Amino acid sequence: MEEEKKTVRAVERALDVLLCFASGHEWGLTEIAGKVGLHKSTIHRLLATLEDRGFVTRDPSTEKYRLGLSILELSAHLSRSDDPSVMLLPEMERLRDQLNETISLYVRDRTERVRIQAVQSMQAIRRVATVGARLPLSVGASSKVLLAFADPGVRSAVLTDPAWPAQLERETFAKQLDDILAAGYATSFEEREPGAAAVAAPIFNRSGKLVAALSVSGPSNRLTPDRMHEFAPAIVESAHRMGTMLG
Amino acid sequence: MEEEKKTVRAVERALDVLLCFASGHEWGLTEIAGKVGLHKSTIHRLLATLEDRGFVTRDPSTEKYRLGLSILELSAHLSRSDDPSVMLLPEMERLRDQLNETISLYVRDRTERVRIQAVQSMQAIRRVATVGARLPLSVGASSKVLLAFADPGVRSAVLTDPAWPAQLERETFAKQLDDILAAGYATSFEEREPGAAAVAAPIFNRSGKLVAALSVSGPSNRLTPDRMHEFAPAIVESAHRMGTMLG
DNA sequence: AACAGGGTTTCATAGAGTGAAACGGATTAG
DNA sequence: CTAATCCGTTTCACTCTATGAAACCCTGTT
Repeated sequence: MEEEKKTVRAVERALDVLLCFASGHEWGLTEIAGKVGLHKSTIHRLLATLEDRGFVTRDPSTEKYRLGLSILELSAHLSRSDDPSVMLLPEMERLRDQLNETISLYVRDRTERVRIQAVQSMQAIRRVATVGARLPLSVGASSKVLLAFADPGVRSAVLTDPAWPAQLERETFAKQLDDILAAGYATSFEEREPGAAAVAAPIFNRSGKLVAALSVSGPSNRLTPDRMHEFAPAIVESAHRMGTMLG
Repeated sequence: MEEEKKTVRAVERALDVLLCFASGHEWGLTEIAGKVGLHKSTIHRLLATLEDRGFVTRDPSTEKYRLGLSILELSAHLSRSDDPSVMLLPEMERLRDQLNETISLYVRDRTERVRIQAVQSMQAIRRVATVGARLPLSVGASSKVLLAFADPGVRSAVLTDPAWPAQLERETFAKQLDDILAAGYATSFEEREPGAAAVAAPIFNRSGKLVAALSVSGPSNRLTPDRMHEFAPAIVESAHRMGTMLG
């Protein structure tokens, strides 16, 4: 029962402070203290440290804290030439031009998914997708792909996670995942966001391991259920082609 | 003499570990220990903490450490709509199209400068500029702009900083800055990198405060000294227009 | 087998991080 | 004009936590 974590508490807290900036770009000291549940003086010290190393800055006018230039510096070193998010970009652009809808690339991170790459549709009404967004694994076409095609161990671990939404009937959800496994792709219609729909297909690397989900998303009046099933083969094929590019 | 820093040592060290990834995207534990000068066990604990919060990951194949998805997530929240690096992008693109060379935007950060935005020339031979790069304030056209037009306090503080290169004659450098102050822009010819040249102009916000340097850079055979002085008025004007967009 | 080079674990100890409380400086209320 | 808030900052005594030396465990090499 005793969690044996060999981590450094002060560092954990500092990183939690940083992660506050994943929701909203500007916070005051007291606000942050409230969010992470620590005393003002502790946060003050942590923020001073983060500021010293350039991870946060204070806005001169508002006196509030923001992310600093070190984050920018590090983010420049995130993608390397052999990184999927860069390697797959040309194929994503090709698919975008073919279907004229926004294309996203997701990976699973524990019990969530993260959009690691995106190219936007050129239409006036389009899905706008920001890279880096972190979304739940319980809703959306890509979520279902990332779970359906994952190792059985991963699937059950996620479904039994304490953070998993209780109102979601586990039985029927698992059934749905099996259907997706058989179909080879997943769709979602106004599931996570009203007015939006998406089709997603799995990307396996050459050793057959699930590495990402490729999704096409747009307004639900363009991406009708019928239309999505029409698109599906092109997406599955595109995802397959991407897979062959990966080790 | 006793530096009264109220920072948290463990956090400082963890951030230094993270900053290792500003040079090279993959490191082993022992390598990092060498870089930051701490014992393996300490680094091990810090890396475990960073990994737990998603700031680093281990590459499954090489077993080495990389930056994690939390950095991606945070970087998505760096630029807000009223952020200079976003607001000025259209004008930077316009200037790029006019001059057909790479355009960069720099801000000063203590005794260095950081490239916070860039748009690349479309020519086959071009200056490639990565956003987030951190460069010395002692060389390059934008460096000289950032120093020449800064508050006198800032200028002298930087020039007397212990980290300032000793071989650089302070007197003549200060003289050069004054010339730039009079001219309204700066040039550099094969100063920092052989084969490269640049022109830079200051951007002041509406309250007259220096906020950034705008630079045009390219191969030195295209950007000859004569050519740069030809370009200068367009760059100064563009920088001025940008300034009026800022609070 | 012996060795080397990475990563992991253990443990006693010092000293570093912690939070309560008090302080200061704006801004707003009365 | 004073009182009352609301932030951020600073101080300080106590304890718990981070530390690094050393030992250990791999895997690959000589």
